[in-house]
Amino acid sequence: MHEITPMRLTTQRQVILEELFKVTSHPTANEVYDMVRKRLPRIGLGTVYRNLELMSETGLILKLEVGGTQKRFDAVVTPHYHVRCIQCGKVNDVDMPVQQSINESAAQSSHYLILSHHIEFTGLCDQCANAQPKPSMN
Amino acid sequence: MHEITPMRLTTQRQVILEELFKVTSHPTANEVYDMVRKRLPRIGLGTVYRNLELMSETGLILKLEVGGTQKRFDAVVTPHYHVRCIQCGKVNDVDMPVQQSINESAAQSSHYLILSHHIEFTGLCDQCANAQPKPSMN
DNA sequence: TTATGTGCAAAACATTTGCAGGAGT
DNA sequence: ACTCCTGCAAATGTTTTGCACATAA
Repeated sequence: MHEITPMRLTTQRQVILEELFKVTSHPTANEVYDMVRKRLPRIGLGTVYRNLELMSETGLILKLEVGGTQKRFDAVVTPHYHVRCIQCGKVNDVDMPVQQSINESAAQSSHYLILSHHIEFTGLCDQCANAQPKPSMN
Repeated sequence: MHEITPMRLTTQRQVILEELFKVTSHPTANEVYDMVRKRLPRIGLGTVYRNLELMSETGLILKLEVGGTQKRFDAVVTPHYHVRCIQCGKVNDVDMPVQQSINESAAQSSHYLILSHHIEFTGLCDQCANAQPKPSMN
């Protein structure tokens, strides 16, 4: 009845994916839109949203539901954790080993069927931490 | 010049706080609005947003930036982790010990000044896990 | 009394969606 | 050809904000 039709390889999809792979900055949909628009000026924001969503459903990319108001996207799909700067909102990877074992602790401490976990650290990035040390000002 | 004026104790604030303490469901701003409106029918949604924001800045309550489209609020401010059902979106606490030590791992694996972390588990809640094995229903 | 807080409505964002025309296979 | 996909714009959903009036301290 219904065959699984593979997703078509359109120019828009290629460019979105290429641009996402160029950066490590976990851009928002709108930032991806800006990047892609330099090469495809007529692309619509809706197309960017649709394709980022689609690619993250497929597992081709990762949709990050981290703090802040916008979702972010990551071309690196192997499990890893993130840090977010509470000052400027920037998000970076944390290259520490993924603790698979904590899924079991959570399974014992909840009534859920645990599938995965994500850790979001919060702190200050280089730049913001160095800009901070001015405690006394009015 | 500027003294720190304490936040005024208004009826709206009392009721918002009381209602939030009544539940363990991590309601969204709109859900809090519905709860509060039963007691204060003329309260505005803006007031609820303003006060939830204010109280979370003060540390009186917790603003959860978990997955999904809306922010959620929690009257329990002691650090703890959360699980979110990928099916129905419900959020619950996970009563496992908080791993303070992983902050150090993260500090070594990033250029950030790490302040804290939050773990969000994802899985299926009781009801959704039991509802799964039934592909045909209406 | 007076700075803060509230209700209301509009604005500001972020994201999704309907549709007519366009492009991949 | 025949879908699926895109651009555009409008709709939706969430949160913020401006302002005149109300109220806690």
